[in-house]
Amino acid sequence: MRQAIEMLFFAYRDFTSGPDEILREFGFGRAHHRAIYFIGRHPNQTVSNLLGILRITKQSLNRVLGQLIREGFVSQSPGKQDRRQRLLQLTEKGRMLEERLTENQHQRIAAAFAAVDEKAVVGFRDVLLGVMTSNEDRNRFE
Amino acid sequence: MRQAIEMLFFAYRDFTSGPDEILREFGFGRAHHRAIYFIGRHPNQTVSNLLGILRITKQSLNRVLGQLIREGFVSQSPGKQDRRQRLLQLTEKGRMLEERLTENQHQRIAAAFAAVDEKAVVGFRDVLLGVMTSNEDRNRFE
DNA sequence: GCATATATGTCAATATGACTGACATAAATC
DNA sequence: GATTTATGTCAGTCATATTGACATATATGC
Repeated sequence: MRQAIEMLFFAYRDFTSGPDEILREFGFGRAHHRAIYFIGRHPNQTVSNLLGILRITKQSLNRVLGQLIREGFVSQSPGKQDRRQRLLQLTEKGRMLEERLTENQHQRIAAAFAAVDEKAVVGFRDVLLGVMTSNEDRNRFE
Repeated sequence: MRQAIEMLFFAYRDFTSGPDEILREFGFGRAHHRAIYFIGRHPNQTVSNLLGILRITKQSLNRVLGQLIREGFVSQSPGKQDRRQRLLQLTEKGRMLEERLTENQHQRIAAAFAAVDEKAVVGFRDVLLGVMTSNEDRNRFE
């Protein structure tokens, strides 16, 4: 059981190390990665929705999001039903960075999956689902 | 594949949230957890060895380690062959905190394992090993 | 139409965890 | 005796997060 605890620590550290290097080129950190990733994943979502996914405060997100917008990686557009909303999208520049970052993690996971059989991949997935606290998060994968 | 990337993010966040709450009682953070954990895991290891496991700088570790020593969670003793070394141990107080923290993560993993079959557990383990970058880290699990 | 609630943004202060670079001390090794 | 190694420390900086207070625009309920 202790092995599982340690494996999560080592694997997660390495899992984030590739993107961290790429982000440093732009003066960005892991928080920028998460914002870019989830804006790319759910285009035109609201700021509130993104806050709900990341579970950080508005103030924390805003520093990061402000930088991404000012530097042209993310754009905003007013909601059509509700014009208070500022829906978030990646710009072309943002999409390119998102692809580089995701590609890096994608390859790492793909290599790990390639070394094991189908059952192991399903097992990996099922255990991670069990580790999550909220059904809200688990339901993202159905 | 994107699902795997996101699952790691959500699962790791929840995996660390329990200990984070306990640590706040003591005014400690995640860095203290890691130090306590690995000192408990490998008692009487050197400072250099711990630095190698955590892959952080001496200065970063020292702030955390200094606090843990001053507040009586960790003790040091000179190495017997090499008296420059200051071997690290948990005190009784440190051991109690370590147990609380590990117990929390232990239960979370145990619950996740209980919900799946044996093959899934092995698959989880094998995929995480594949995600790690270095053989040095992988070899910790053999 | 006015009061209230909601979505978003902003200012300020603070904590934590990490970094680089420089320097200090004691003990081991050549 | 000179050099290397193990450890510790001082100083400055950066990124990420927090709490709390307040501002603005728009939507909604009566």
